[in-house]
Amino acid sequence: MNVKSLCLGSLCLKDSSGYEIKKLFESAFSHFYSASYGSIYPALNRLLDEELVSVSIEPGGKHPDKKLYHITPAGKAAFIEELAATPPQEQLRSGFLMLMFFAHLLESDRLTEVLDEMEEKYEAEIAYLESLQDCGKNTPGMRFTVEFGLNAYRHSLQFIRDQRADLIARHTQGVGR
Amino acid sequence: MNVKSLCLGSLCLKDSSGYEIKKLFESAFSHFYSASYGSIYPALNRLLDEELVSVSIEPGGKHPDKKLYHITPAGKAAFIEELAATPPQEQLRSGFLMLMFFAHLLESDRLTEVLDEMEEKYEAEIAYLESLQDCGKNTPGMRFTVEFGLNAYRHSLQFIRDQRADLIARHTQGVGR
DNA sequence: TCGAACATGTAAAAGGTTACATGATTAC
DNA sequence: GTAATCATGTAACCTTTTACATGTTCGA
Repeated sequence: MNVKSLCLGSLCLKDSSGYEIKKLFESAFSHFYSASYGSIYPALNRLLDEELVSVSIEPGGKHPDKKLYHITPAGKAAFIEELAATPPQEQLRSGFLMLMFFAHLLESDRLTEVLDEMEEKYEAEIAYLESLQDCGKNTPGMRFTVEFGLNAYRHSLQFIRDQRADLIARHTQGVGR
Repeated sequence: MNVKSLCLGSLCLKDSSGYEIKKLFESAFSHFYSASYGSIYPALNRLLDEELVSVSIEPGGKHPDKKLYHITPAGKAAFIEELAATPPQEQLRSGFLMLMFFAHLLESDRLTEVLDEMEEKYEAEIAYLESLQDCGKNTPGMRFTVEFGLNAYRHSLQFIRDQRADLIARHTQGVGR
């Protein structure tokens, strides 16, 4: 799983420009992958070289022209083959959990701030995923990913709310010791 | 947050060799970061250049000699400064959610297999984190990270178990349509 | 005897981010 | 008038992975 394969996947759903694919990474894909223009545009060019996608120029009228990418039969086959070979893994890189692991080296104010910020981030993610829920045109699988994310974020938020007072109390004791 | 800063963090806890730090990445850090020898050994050498750690050779007796790294006062200060500047973010890369998002392109057998594998992975993670819980010498922050992980994995596992029958039924309908 | 654990490292390649470069239009 | 949106791209850099290279000891 990488930017290239997710671009191919997005083109299995509909013809798009690089700019539109970026918006997909910021919306539907956002809770399980992220990517910048600096990786999306080169990925599309590599897909073009491999003839897994084709391209047409759409005159933009008042806006810049857009390059609309279309998946080829070979591209669709390649994506389906890749899905079959993709292991169901998850990789998490959490600055939040690193901060918590080394909380004994943090000042109490900073610990409180970190917990506040994390609660805010989860609240924002939840609000965002709730807004995605109502797009009726999704497949069952797409709805599953949104609800899976909502479930995880809600329970993590609840965990922080349940544990924070206790954690901060113990932290203060540890610092004073 | 990167391998270098987590190596520095691990040396704030105790003097260790690169080999021992790798084991920490496979245990206490495993649910929020991963790293290979190919990134740990070069990271330790960079830390040595910057004089954030020092090193001594411990004769290994029957085993190879080990390089035992120690944090310097400058190293500890640098790590604390870095913690203060680390934003509480999380980055997830999920092959599982990608597979679910594109489940309509999967055969039913493969979908079932993916869900089975993911349940097994979560079960294994839960069993592993439960084994870490009983190490009594942890700080409150360290216990927090283990319990946070357990909470997340348990709720995600439960979500899959609750949703799988419905998802597979809808998937079969979609394929037959 | 065979694999796991102990122990350290390098080099090439892969994958991605960030900052830069450009420029019109639209909504507030 | 000013920020956001539309639109595409490159280049330098950073981080990490993978594969390779080497060799002993201990337990099953």
